[in-house]
Amino acid sequence: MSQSHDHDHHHCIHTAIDRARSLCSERGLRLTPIRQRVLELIWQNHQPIGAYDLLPQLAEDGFNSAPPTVYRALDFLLELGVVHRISSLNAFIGCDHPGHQHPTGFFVCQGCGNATELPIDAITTLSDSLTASLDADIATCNIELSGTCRDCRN
Amino acid sequence: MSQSHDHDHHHCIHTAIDRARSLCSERGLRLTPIRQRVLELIWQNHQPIGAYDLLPQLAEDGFNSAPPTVYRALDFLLELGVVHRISSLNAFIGCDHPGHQHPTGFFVCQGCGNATELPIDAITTLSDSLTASLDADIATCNIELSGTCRDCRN
DNA sequence: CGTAAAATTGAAATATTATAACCTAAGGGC
DNA sequence: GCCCTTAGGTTATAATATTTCAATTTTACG
Repeated sequence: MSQSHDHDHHHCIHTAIDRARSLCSERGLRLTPIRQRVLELIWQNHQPIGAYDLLPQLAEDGFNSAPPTVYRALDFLLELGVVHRISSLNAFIGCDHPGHQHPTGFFVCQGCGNATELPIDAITTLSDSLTASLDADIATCNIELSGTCRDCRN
Repeated sequence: MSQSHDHDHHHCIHTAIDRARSLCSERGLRLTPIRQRVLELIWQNHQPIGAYDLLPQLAEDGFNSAPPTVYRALDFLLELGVVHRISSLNAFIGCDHPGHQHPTGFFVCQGCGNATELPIDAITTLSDSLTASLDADIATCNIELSGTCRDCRN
């Protein structure tokens, strides 16, 4: 759980839960205990986490712990727009600016494993420029970068 | 095997094999029968293909057919730079301009399944601009778009 | 050639990630 | 309360990928 950023991480978690809660109430959806716990676990740090790494942690908390349980919660959170899937890692990470489906971009450090979501404005611009050159209707855009972050380089 | 492009596909295959062959000889590597056959199968059309879809086709040709066989060939071809992996699909596709590791971008049509590799220049530009904004050493860049291509829209 | 080292392949087992199917229980509107 | 919809429990299985070790082929080189 190396935490390369120096910040108040409880704030991250709290904010994420709050946002999820208000999105749910806006949309008449339910942030059930399992769903909330999965979201908290995803936000325990800034590293993408795999579905099967969530299972034992849910079990510890006394929740049911079978693959469909966690995948259902993940699907819900993805749909709600508060979590993204990083497909090159088969792993999930919290969204910094949730609330709607949007083009995504991540940088994943091969050293510390932290994933940083790239500024949505920049990614949207890129997505739009790619779209313009394609003569196709673009439904999703996902960008995944890997390398070494500044902290790990030094 | 819907072939939405109207083109001489044998030319695609032939070119791909030729390039792989010359890359191998440049680098003192061997394009063995299995490797060549896997590359041909990947190039049988412009749709990404899964490792487990290659297996029975290899078996038909009398090749050994077990997961490690095909994954080893795929790893070799990826390393050689003549094939890319589309991680959102767990599938593989031939590279249009092979020979070195480079930032990649694909558009995958949800209708016909065809994948189009985006112009490497454009992708490199995007990758560079992202890199500049990140203060990190970027090792890989992969962009995956999905949507509906022009042919499928009509 | 002949042989040793390296690369490649064969084969069996298993790990990892994800979904299907079907049933039970809980929440919410009337 | 009753009904309907949503959510969760449970079992099984599908889909993707890797580990391990042995056997074979190729290559380098004396």
